[in-house]
Amino acid sequence: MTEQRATTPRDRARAQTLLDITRIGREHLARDGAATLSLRAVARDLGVVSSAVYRYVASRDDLLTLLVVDAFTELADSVDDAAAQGPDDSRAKMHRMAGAMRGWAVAEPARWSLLYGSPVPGYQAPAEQTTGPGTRVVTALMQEVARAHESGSLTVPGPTRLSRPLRTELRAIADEAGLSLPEPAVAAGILWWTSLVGLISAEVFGHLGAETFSDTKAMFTRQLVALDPLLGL
Amino acid sequence: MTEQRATTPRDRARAQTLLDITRIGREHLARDGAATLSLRAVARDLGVVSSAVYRYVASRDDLLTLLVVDAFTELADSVDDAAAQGPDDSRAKMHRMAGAMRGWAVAEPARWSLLYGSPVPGYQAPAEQTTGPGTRVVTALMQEVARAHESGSLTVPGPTRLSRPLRTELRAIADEAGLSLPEPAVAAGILWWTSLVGLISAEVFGHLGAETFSDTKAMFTRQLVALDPLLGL
DNA sequence: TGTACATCAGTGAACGCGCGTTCACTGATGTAC
DNA sequence: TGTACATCAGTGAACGCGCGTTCACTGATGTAC
Repeated sequence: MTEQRATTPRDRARAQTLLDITRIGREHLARDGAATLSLRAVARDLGVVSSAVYRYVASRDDLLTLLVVDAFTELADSVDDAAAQGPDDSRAKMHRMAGAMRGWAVAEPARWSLLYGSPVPGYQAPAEQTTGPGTRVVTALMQEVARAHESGSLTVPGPTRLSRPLRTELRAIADEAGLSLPEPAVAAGILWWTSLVGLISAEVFGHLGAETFSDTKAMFTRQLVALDPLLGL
Repeated sequence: MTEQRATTPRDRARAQTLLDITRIGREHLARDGAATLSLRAVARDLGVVSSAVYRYVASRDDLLTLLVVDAFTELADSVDDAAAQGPDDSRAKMHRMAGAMRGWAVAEPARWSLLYGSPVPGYQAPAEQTTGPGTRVVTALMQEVARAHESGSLTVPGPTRLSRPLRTELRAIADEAGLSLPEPAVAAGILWWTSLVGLISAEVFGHLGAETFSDTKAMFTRQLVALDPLLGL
């Protein structure tokens, strides 16, 4: 009973330091990118000798994992917020969620890169820790697709013939996420999601040239509308 | 006159060494990614002392630029090849070109990352050298869009109302590439291109989980077909 | 054709740097009696 | 409430590593006369 409440000053200091490490890691990520993230540099900013960080984090890779989870969580939270605020119409909701994704990515380009950019050399995210937070956004969006499908406001267009194995795999994805969606709709949802990530990455990574569009947000909104047909929205 | 033909053994050796450096750089890129690419490691594989590489390349960044140009060129060549082989139908041609992009990306994931992944920390590609090769593929695809538009086999769907500044910027892009395309079609082409890059990156970077789809090529082909409506193909 | 000089690829040593990680330690904080 | 002991955050030195880049050099190749 009292074990739960036994939060000593030491405990609190420890929790605070872990938060500080995460914050400083975030800052370094934003400044220099994941590939060059360094435990020693974090320790320096924390005002502590480099070996001290090992009291909180097992290794550099462990710190990276911490930051991956942190970023996935913050992104998913902001998408959930956007979903909750505003009219309940599926299409509008999905657009808000997509807009929140883009907003977060533009505000946090280096962290977006960590999640959806090229893999960090020599680092493999441990699935047990990152899969949960990492699938929150896509799951939330697919759930919205399922809601739209149930309410009849979504008609998946195009070819619906699917090879057996592909159908099986799509079914597995839907079942794992608890979605009552026909396979072609799952495929359409994935295509929509993938395109969306592509749009955002193109802007964040500057694929179209840095100075091509002045109002990138308006461009994004327009593109989002243009993607609606993929879902038959 | 004879100046052109004055190719001495030394000249030839130099050209060969430069090719070797590029090849070794490519291999390192494939193995470890761009962020950790090292001049010293390249020198080691070349069987030469590290300072010797400076006879061929001004700096590490210069080597990266060399590899960026090399990768863009190889990718664009393979897309051009795909365009040239097969029926002249616009839709089929564009699908072949997209397929060639994916094929190259899957075969060369690290080089794809270098071109379309997150930026390399501390490295800024010099526009004078990379813009040309870097825009070859998107230009070739947009030219095909223009051809399809001229022949009437393409009808851009969706909203065609564009803000003034956006319209101006789209016009500028088309003019720069010498395309006779209305602005909404340019926007649709860019959306299609961006989605395509997103599809390929999702596969190469493993965004959907490594073991989700067994036949990723079939999945890609299906998705490509599903993207046709974006262009009204 | 032969010789003197210029060019230039590659050497080897050195510079100063930052990195991840280990380890024995000290001193403050927390706990059991 | 006071004391003895256990826990644990942080220190400081050290390990071995690889990196980019500079510089004076040597010796082979190329060129001009």
